[in-house]
Amino acid sequence: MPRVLIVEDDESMAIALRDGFEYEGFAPALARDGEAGLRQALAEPPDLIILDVMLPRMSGLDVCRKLRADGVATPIIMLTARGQEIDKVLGLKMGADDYVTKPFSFMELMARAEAVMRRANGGAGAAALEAYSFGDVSVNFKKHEARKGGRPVDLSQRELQLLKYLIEHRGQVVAREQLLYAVWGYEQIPFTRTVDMHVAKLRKKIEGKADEPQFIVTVHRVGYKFIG
Amino acid sequence: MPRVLIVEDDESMAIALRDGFEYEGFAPALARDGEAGLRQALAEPPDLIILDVMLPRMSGLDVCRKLRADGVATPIIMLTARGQEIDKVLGLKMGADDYVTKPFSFMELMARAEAVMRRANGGAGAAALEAYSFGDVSVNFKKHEARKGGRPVDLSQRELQLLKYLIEHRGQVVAREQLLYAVWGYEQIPFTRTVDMHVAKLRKKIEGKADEPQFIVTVHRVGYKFIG
DNA sequence: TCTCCGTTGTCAACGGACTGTAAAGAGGCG
DNA sequence: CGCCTCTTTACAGTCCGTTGACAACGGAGA
Repeated sequence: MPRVLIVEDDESMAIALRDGFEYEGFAPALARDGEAGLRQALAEPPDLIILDVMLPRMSGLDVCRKLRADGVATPIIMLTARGQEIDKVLGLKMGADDYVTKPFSFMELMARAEAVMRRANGGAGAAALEAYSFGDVSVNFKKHEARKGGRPVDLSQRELQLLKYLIEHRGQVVAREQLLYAVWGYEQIPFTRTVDMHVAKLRKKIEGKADEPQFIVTVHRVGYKFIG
Repeated sequence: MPRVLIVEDDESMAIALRDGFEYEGFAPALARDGEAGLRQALAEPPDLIILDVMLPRMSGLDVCRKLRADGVATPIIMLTARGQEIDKVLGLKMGADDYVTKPFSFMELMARAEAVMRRANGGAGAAALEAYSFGDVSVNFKKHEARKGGRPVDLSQRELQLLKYLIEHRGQVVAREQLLYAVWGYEQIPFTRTVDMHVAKLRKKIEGKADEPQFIVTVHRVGYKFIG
């Protein structure tokens, strides 16, 4: 279970984040000011740090810089209030991996959290999903290959990424919006049917009967869910 | 326990609100005029502020604006008398999250309070109920799945939301009006049988005998109550 | 106990919202 | 230019939420 350190002084925001991460299967720890956050992060580096910019005792920017100076490589996401947008550049310069502007949806934060953690593990830990099989389908993401019943199936880049994300979240309902964040990298979510389109294509290629999907099922008014 | 600051000069109204919030599990604090309210809110920002518009020493609108100017992000609900409806727009412009016109039912205020607090927490906060079991039924809200006696049961989005709200308030009687606020997001409550309809559907799907409900019981002339 | 009226349960039908999918448009790359 | 993939558009089909009607029920008062 990945551990996340949340450094945030606003009580209700801190609670909300803690609950949210807990809900998503993280082990959250809280710190209420910059110094405490720094101490905790150094004592036992977590897998992810959520860092408010405005903090008592020591600003998030300083915490971030000191952590990096001490060789802590844990991914860091900064929380900034609107109007502190200038901090973006500064924050990234200080060594943050991403930043989110308040107010934000928890889903957005989560998608970014997944992204920075994946990036961080990209070189070393190889936490990325390499291959997966379900039904008569097998996919090798590393080699960019897929087979159904032994026969090779051509999947485009997007189709593969989409399938991978769905598989990585198998059993869970994934919202279209979430997919647009995670697979497409959209920041502003426009209204679009792109996701549906690609799901349809995927189904045609990997489902036995595309009109009775067995693996990628629709959850009306919510999104899609991978079963397998 | 969430903290609420009630800024209200009318003695009996203030007492009523304090008692009501206390009953609902809040830790209430009172302020009798605008300046006191502002001071208290700045000294120790609560999780929710109830702010009368007409106040001695400093109007609710001014309090609201100053709070926002000082970076206080706590959700604010304004209380306005009928005929001050013009304040609605003004209040929202000043940074209030919602407003309620006197006279109002406490239930209405409570429902709006829950709504703005949930919004402020980015949807993550109090709504962290992931799964729940009762009788031979198990529901996983995260996976959007339900089972009765091991068999999958199809629940629509609304049905699931309704069930979730009832379970989160298990043991309490929940009025139809309250459900329309919380589950449907209605602001103006029209006369409608929609809630009853959905309760009936839910009962058919999760109760053993739909005509002898065991889990979702009717409280005549009041609403519904979940037992489990 | 019986009656009456307001409240709740339930059915069927309508309509709107959501989804599936084909086909055209847009852009990149050799 | 031609091929490929991704995106948008358009339309049809499906799902589900809502409504109105009526039956059944509950509680209060005679």
